[in-house]
Amino acid sequence: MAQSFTEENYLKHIYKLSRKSDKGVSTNALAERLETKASSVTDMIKKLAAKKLVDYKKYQGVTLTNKGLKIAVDIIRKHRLWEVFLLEHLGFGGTEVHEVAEELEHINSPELVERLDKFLGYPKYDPHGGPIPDNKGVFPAPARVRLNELETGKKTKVMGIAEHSNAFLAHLKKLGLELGQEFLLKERFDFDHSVEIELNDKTIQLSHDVAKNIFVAY
Amino acid sequence: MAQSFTEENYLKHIYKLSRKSDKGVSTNALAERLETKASSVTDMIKKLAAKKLVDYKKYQGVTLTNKGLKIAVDIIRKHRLWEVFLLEHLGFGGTEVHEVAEELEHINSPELVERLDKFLGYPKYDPHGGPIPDNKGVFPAPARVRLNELETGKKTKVMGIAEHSNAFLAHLKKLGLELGQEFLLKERFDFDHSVEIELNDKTIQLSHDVAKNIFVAY
DNA sequence: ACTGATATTTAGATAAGTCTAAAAATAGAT
DNA sequence: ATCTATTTTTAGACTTATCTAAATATCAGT
Ligand SMILES: [Mn+2]
Ligand SMILES: [Mn+2]
Ligand SMILES: [Mn+2]
Ligand SMILES: [Mn+2]
Repeated sequence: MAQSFTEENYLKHIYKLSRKSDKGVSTNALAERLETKASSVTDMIKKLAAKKLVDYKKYQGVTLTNKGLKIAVDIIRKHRLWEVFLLEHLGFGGTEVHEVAEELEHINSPELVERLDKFLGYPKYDPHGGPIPDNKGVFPAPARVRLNELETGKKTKVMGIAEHSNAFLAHLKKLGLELGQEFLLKERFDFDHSVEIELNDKTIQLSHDVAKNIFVAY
Repeated sequence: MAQSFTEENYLKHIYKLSRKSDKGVSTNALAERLETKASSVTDMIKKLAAKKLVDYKKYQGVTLTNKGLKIAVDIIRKHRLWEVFLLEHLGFGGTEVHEVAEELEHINSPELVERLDKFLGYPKYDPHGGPIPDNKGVFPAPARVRLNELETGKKTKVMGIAEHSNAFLAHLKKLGLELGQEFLLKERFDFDHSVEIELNDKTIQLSHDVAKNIFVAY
């Protein structure tokens, strides 16, 4: 039972939006992401729910079932593998790639994906650092990135630090930012590159100096 | 004004069928080729005619306009370039390739095609000998193939001979098969590999021995 | 708890592509 | 020239995906 391009794009974006919070993905958030209308989203969600690819209760947002998750992750795998090919083998520049990958990700041939993966040398990350799940849907150990480089809106986790002074360690401990601590990067302020994060229901600010010395999951 | 996958497939098959004879392509021939119904074909032809991609008069079959021809040839270009990639770089076997190329040929990105062509070293023929048109739609000088290897139903032309005895030359002359002579390969008989061809409104038989010594346009 | 704003769903319409069944045109044979 | 078989077109219906406008539910501030 193969999916249409449209269904696949919905599943992928439900997946991506669901990573930003624990609740179900809202109709409007999906509509904005997919550049379509909320009513169209409702229609499609119903269809996906009928196919058991998402769980859906009216007005309560939508979440992926295991079946839907598997498909979403596979689309991401294909998208990122194609981006590696386009950038590293065809010499594309950074920006043009995404749009083409957006089409190629829907080519339906498991054998093609396996052979492409092998041809590329089984890459674990795409050229932008995005992790590439393997053919069982398992993502590689998360890549590290400095907190000052992470996109806002991402839920992440402290993976390590770049500064090991006692003063810095004490500061982090006081903030509750110990190794493994999960938090949400809410905002970055342009004027001084400070960031606002949310952890354990508290919202706190971190200076650029602090943020750039914290490695977080990408 | 981009075409849908469906429209592109129609244009490609109109092109291929039109090579077999001079008349317009019949509705039934297209329906059979595209594994669809004649009524669906009529609907689509009307749509393509409205877009000026084909010329169409009721009951008179369909032919490509210059605009439609350009698109059809570009699809063939993409199909064959992808087949070169799949066979030579990803290590696909011979049969699985066509189906995947059938999807890839519709990926819409002129830059992708140019870069792929360069990556492949600007091949002139796909691994089955099919000529690959360049980015202006010009096919390379026709490849030669022995007549015993040509697909039936193809219109072709005598390009050369592999046997230069006086006896053979005289035989060909008597049959009317001189260099440059165009003809249609109508049928091949399995039991003795003899072939039936049509030239100048006459139908004649050629033995396997004769056929294998004639090079024809592929 | 009420009320206005916002988010979501429903109702009904449209366009693309397909199908079946019936009507119309063409081609072939007497 | 007429009849018949074949081809092609039309009419009407269905599915998928989309939209606008209207109805309904939820959320937030008082
Ligand atoms: Mn991308
Ligand atoms: Mn896509
Ligand atoms: Mn092919
Ligand atoms: Mn195709």
